[in-house]
Amino acid sequence: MEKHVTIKDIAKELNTSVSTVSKALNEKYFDINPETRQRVLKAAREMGYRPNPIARKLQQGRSYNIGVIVPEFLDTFFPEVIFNIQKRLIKEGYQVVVMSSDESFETELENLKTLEDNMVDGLIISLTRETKNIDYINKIIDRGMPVVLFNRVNPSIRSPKVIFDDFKWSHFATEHLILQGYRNIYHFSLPYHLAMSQKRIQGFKSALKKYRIPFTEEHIIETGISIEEGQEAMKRLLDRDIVPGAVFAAGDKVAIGAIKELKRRGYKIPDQIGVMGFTESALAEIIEPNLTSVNQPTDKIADKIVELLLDSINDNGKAKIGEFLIGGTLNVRESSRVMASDPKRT
Amino acid sequence: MEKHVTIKDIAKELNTSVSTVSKALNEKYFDINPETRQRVLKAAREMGYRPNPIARKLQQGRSYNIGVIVPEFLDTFFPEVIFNIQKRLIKEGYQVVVMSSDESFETELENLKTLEDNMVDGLIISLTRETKNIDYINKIIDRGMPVVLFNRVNPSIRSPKVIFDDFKWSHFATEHLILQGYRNIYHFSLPYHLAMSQKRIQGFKSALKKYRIPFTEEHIIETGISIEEGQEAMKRLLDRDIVPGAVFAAGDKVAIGAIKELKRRGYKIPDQIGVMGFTESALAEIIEPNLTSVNQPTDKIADKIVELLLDSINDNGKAKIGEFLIGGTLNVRESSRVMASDPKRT
DNA sequence: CTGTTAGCGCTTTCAC
DNA sequence: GTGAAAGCGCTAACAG
Repeated sequence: MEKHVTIKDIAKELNTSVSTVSKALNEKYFDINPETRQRVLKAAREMGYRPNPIARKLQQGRSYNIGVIVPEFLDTFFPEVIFNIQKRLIKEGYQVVVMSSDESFETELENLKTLEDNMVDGLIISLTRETKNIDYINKIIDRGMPVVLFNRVNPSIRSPKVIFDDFKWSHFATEHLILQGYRNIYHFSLPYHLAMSQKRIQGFKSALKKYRIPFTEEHIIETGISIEEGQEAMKRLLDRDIVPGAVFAAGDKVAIGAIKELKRRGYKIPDQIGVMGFTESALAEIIEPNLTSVNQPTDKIADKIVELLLDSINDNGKAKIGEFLIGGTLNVRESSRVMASDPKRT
Repeated sequence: MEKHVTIKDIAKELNTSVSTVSKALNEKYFDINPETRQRVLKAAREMGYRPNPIARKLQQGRSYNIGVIVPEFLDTFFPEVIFNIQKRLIKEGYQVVVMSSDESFETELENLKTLEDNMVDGLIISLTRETKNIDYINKIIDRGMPVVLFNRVNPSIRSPKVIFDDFKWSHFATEHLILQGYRNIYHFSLPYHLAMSQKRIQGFKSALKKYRIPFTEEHIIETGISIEEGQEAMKRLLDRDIVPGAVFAAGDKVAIGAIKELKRRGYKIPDQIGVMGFTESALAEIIEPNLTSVNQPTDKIADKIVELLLDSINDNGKAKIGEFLIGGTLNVRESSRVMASDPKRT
């Protein structure tokens, strides 16, 4: 098992000092004889030298690693965002380290500590479903760690936050259903305590209001995030002999659950009932009828996250606290298509 | 910005030495006055001390971090496996660091180096589609790093490998179609150069042989891994006026593409044509008709990976080089169900 | 331009 | 039972 080559070894080999070797190896020093530098570089190459980032981290408190903490990555949304974040950060010379909290606040806290202790240069976080206590994150931020939140955020955290413009696109989504002629629209919400659920509910209401469509709180139903939960909610509604004119689900999976139940009972989509999803996934084009949904552009989200994080790293704490809204696309498909009008909105 | 508390700070506070503090903090030392230990522990707690893993790593060359490198995580398979790996390793006191290679050999190599340099205690790897040169991985292994490969493996790598029993389950899958009465079965293969593709092809052939069903190489068609590629392949076949009795696709997405095209042209599944997938995904229960597929148990795969890795870490290099086969489940659904017989196989 | 030295935070001999 | 000192690999003053 060959020992790892260190600058000391190179120094010995070349009968010079470690500091000379170190300087020769580091681009930024110019007070060094070009010849010496070449000799060192050559020796380093030949001896198979590779710098030890651990030692460097210990010395500089800087790692060129960025930590990413997400609540889960079984769904496609987070992997896609991470993928795009990684793509961009690698270009900037950073390495991305991903940890999943598995929707557990406790795990999230551990991940946070691990990454902080490992001296990542910045942190990109999407909170778990459970996260209510945000003291620790704020503490990290106060200690000077650049942090950017996205998607699942908490307004009280003192960092920039990148979120989808849920209000606006929920409004658009609802408006689309209205313009297609649907009435008596039900909104299947994600769990209420998520900030995004509330925004989507408001967008839903706002569109109804705009078109002066009467509305009762009964039209909003709290569901979960899975296909099963969507199907369950639809079932409960139909069992009460309530047949919606349309269902606007705050998540594609919930929408798919609803479609399954509607189909099972023989309802015709989109003719009798319209269905709309949100946060488009690959599933939208597989379910029949294909699901109309709002697409969240993971590339744009990643772009903004990376931009804000690099700003924060370079400006050294002058992070712009606040929300940065990202817009999406309404992809109209069969599940809501009554008339050929109402063009794709971007 | 409060400075990070170190053992030095504690020592100063308590008018003692760093070595005493270090020993008090480390369970394994017994030559220390219990009282002193308590005082140290108390001070550490009060001062908010947290050990610096970087320093520890530098000192011990051990990190309690495990690196995981996967080719992608946009599909559900890898995220699920990672999720399960993480779940198990956390219990053992390890932290899991995930990196994606994005199907690029170059990125894979970088990831490999980053993780090695960061002194992870072990590496779990699934190769990219491109990876042909495995010298570097073997070098790492020879340097003593515990490595376990899974799913996308290369037989020449000197490490344990956890793979799905592609041959056997491909055989079963094909057999199921045969027993359902289908003949003239076409196999839509994944890219040929993947080891698993070859295994699945062999399994396919083996089942045909068992039932003495005539076979020509024409019945095996190389496709890709996407829905589009599956649809494209189906289209090309039908355009040549070849109508299969059944299609056994080596991936669910390919199978779904095939179904789409068949439906578009009005063929009835499963009555006219049977369809079978592989590596079941959530999509199987969304496409209509629901897709019969072979499920790969990501939990069992993760179990085996973790078991082998821990073995390798503890036994210190006495790793069992070789392939460990994991079995699956054949989930029969509508796309291949002609008769009610042929029970679920496990 | 080069070398000596101290130090990042921690563990681990080895004296006392 | 405790502490002084060396060292993990590297960088950064500072002298020369």
